[in-house]
Amino acid sequence: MDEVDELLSIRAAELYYEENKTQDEIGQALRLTRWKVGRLLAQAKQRGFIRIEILHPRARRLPIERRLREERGLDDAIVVSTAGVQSPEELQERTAQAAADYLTALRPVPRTLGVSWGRTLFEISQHLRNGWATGVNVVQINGGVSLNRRPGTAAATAVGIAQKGGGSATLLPSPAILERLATKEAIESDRVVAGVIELARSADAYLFSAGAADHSSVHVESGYLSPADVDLLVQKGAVGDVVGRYIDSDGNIVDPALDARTVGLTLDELRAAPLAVAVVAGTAKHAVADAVVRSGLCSVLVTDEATALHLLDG
Amino acid sequence: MDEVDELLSIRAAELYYEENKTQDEIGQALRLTRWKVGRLLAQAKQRGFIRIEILHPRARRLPIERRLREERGLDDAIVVSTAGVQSPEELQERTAQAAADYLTALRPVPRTLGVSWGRTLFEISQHLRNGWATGVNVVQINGGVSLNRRPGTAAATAVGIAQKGGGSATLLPSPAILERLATKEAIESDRVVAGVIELARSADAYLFSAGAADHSSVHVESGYLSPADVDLLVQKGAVGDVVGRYIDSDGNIVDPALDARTVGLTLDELRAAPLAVAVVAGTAKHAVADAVVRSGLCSVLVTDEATALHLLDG
DNA sequence: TCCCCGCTTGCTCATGTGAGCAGGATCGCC
DNA sequence: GGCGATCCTGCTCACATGAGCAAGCGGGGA
Repeated sequence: MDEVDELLSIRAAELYYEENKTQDEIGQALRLTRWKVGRLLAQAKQRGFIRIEILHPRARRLPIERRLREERGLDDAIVVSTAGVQSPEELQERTAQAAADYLTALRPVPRTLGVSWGRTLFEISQHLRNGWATGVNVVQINGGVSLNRRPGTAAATAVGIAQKGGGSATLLPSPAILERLATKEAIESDRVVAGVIELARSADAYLFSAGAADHSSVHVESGYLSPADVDLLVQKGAVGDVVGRYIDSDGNIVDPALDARTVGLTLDELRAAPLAVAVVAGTAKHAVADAVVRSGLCSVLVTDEATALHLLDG
Repeated sequence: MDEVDELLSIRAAELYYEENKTQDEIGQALRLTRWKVGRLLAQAKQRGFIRIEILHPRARRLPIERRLREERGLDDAIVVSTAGVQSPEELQERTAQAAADYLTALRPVPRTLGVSWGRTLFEISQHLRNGWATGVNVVQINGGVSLNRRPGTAAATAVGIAQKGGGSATLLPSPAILERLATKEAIESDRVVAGVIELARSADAYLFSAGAADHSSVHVESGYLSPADVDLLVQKGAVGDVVGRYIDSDGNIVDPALDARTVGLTLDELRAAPLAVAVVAGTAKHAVADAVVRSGLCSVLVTDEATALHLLDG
């Protein structure tokens, strides 16, 4: 395509997309046949001169979703558009909304749903509508009794999801991380706790998020880890956590000792699940998102466009 | 349109614009008739959910051009797209290119073209192609012998435009602004100078830019005005200059004494011209652009999208 | 110089799409 | 509850568009 044709294709595109002229009219204006105009428009599209964006909080990016499925081997992917997003909060909200939509449309409706907790999960629970499912049992899959601020967020999340889905919630009455291994083993051997974990293992589906390995983590906020602990984990290669377990960019446990003191499902149990839905969005979580997908921690990913492109193109 | 339809229209738009499905296929996927799909798509467009952009340095915004013509009474308007612009320089270049394109396509080809000088005009001269006209005579319409740096930019501009147009240039051998009124009057009564100005008055068309009233002005750079002079002009209400004459937001001369010492065509002579093409782009020039258009200094405006929207919507 | 190959052009035809219309559902109002 | 007005739906039809094809054009090699 020489320069003259390139310019003509731009003029044609202006008349076609901005002025709503027919290809025939454009042909008359530019002294071309209508077929030539059609070809110029096709070339303008093909060479990427025409960008069509869907501006809506609920808009998704289907081509990126397909690429994620095909190139990353995911069973499904939901990618929300970042077009018009003003703040990280808005992105987070769009993603939570999309996750809620995905759950609502999920067939067959899961009878037992294992969930983690955190800011993302809480927001998803808020975006779910009453009656999104009929009689879903929600089980907490990792410990979450908060040590200081925000008491009950973990519980509120699971209960909220369950109530709106016309079912009940089973909470895991245990801290996320214990200070001593012995305490953790004692708690896990408790009949109630063991029963909940057993129920969690039998869930039809899991819904969880991932946290970035930085000081804004819920583990720091909840008092399970100090900022210094996180720094140390980062030094060891941690990119973030999934259900409270810190992983490196290959999805391996960074600190086995710490991991042994963490209560809840193991990552391998998640990997073996037939349906594991990860919801991860935001620039800060690009690295964890990559680790989660690469190491097969989820079979379905709900994320934003920028994160998805990071996974696909580096 | 209720929320369900809104969501459906987004889903339909995704399938239509991103996946290239036919409305019929979308109907099958979403369990709608193809007519319903067509209506949903029409509504999505109408409600502004669909944005189509033409990404190309030469792309123009025809609807904005029309609005400028209709709402601002311009004979013609050329508005370059700002989509994908990275720097002010790039915007300036796109606009200069568009001005060069406009001149090239201008019919009838002007026999005598009056031009001002400055960064914008110089860039336009560089973007013109050899043979853009056949035998055009270029006349300088305002004084421009540079006092210090950049000697000859004014001359190079006029000569460049003339040479590429297969004609010759007539330069105005005078400074832009003189220190004393008497000197200015003496210069203007010089036979050569008077002859050039007379020729300038008889030009078929004028091409000029406008400068912002700030320290980056060519008048400061060329040594005709000190930064303090400019500050004073701004205090008096100046928003910028046209052919060396500083105007306020209504297009009135800000400092008649200074204006009397300025050599070249007057603003009223420009206003009376049948074809006066102003080329004004960039955020810094929004205010002057507004003054130029409001006070009828140009009949044709070449500008960028952002400036144009400023003119239209405030 | 001539010929061959490949690209472009203008076309036919099938399909996709928007305008306009009539019937029917829905809503508000009495 | 009855009635009218309004909106919505599914349709016909005319128009716009893209796929595919044959002829023409131009450039490069023998």
